[in-house]
Amino acid sequence: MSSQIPAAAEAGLSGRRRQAAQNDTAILDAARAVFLDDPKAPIAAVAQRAGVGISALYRRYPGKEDLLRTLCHDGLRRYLAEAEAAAADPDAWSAFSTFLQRIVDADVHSLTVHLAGTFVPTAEMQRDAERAGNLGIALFERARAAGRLRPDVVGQDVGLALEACAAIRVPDPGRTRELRRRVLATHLAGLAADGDPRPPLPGPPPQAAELNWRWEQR
Amino acid sequence: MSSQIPAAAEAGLSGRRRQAAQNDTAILDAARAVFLDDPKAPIAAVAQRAGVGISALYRRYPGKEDLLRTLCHDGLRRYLAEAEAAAADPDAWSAFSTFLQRIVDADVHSLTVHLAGTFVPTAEMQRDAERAGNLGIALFERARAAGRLRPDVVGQDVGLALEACAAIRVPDPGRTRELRRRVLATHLAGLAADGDPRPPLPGPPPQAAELNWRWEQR
DNA sequence: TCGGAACGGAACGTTTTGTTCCCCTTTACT
DNA sequence: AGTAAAGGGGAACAAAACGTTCCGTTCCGA
Repeated sequence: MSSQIPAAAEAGLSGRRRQAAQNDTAILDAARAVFLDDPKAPIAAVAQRAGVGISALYRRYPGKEDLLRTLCHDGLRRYLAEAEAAAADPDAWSAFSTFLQRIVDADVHSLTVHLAGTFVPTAEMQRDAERAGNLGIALFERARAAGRLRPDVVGQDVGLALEACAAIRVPDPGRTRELRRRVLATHLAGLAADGDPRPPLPGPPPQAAELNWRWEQR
Repeated sequence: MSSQIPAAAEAGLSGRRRQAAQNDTAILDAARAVFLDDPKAPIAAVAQRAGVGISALYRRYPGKEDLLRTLCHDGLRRYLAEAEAAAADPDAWSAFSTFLQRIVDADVHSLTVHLAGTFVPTAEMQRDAERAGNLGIALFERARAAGRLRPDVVGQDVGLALEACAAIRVPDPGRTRELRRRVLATHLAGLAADGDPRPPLPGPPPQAAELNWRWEQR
């Protein structure tokens, strides 16, 4: 749930350098949280959430758009890593379903969905995005070839499922993940072939108070 | 897809009065479209979309917040109307499933989800919201009592499903509805009891280009 | 001891946005 | 016909929000 892909640094450094390396990830984490909550959030909100000043941001990124781009590309790379890891799973269905769960857990789809349009993507990002799409489709096709999916679903139905799961959000991140897994499980049960075994829905079921939090005044 | 609940007027009036009555609904429809797309949209965007000036807005609503509140309350009333209509359906499952489809079609859940927090709700709204919740739960309980739902789902799972469907959105409203119905059908198939008949997924399946529209530059 | 990296946060100029105001058109009524 | 008022368009205004810059300070590393 933290740090970007090159999560190598932070060790072997002392004093100020170490602090700076920690700030690197603190800023990215804060940006992720803030921009997921509100894609139009001001950049000062990111600094405040990260517990740093604004200078710390502008030292690292030339401007807001660069931060957004980095954040989104970072998410794309996670997606690729998960997809490639899942491709190594010998079982078609577990490759497919655990891949989806990982993506949902990492909130990667939210990232691209909410942030797309707020920056102009680099050529590399477009290539990565295309590759990510292909890898996802491949996982889907494998599950279908194994007869684990009902015949009238298509690869893009998976995209819809991810988009739907990404919409689930409650104030507590941990609880958000639990609820998303439940929604994903429901959706997967709907996509699965007739007669397939249906595992019980995961996690504590949602409660009324959890869905009405938006109405609390601020 | 148009006009608020008291859609009575507009007839029997002549000249300016009639035009004003039409503007009433034009403004509400525009506000719905605009604020669903961006809850933070400026009020001028509503006027432009409605094809009227800003004065036409401020003649009807004292301020932005009042417009938001009216819009949301309007959606709540639609929800109530649909729920009460569904309660009259003698078949438990069709009452439940067509109710959900109507709610999804009307985009009512998006309304409350996106707009909650942008205004302070009236006491009447809170009462209506509670009643709406109870009616929804009643429809759910009836379907469950009829044995049409798997035993480990709870009433609030329906709320999650609505929230998930509301997240589906493409530029074309008609296509959005088709895709949402497909997602809802998938979800319902996942919530339904084991062995229940599963109708085919509705609508033209999603295509790759439809889900990548966010990446097009502007 | 000293140069500079890292940083906090005030300051600045621009853009956005909610609201008001002025004036024109149309309608209803005498 | 004449008039008062309702309805409305859109410029104008003031306040807020925001991205970015800049200055002063601290503290590591040599």
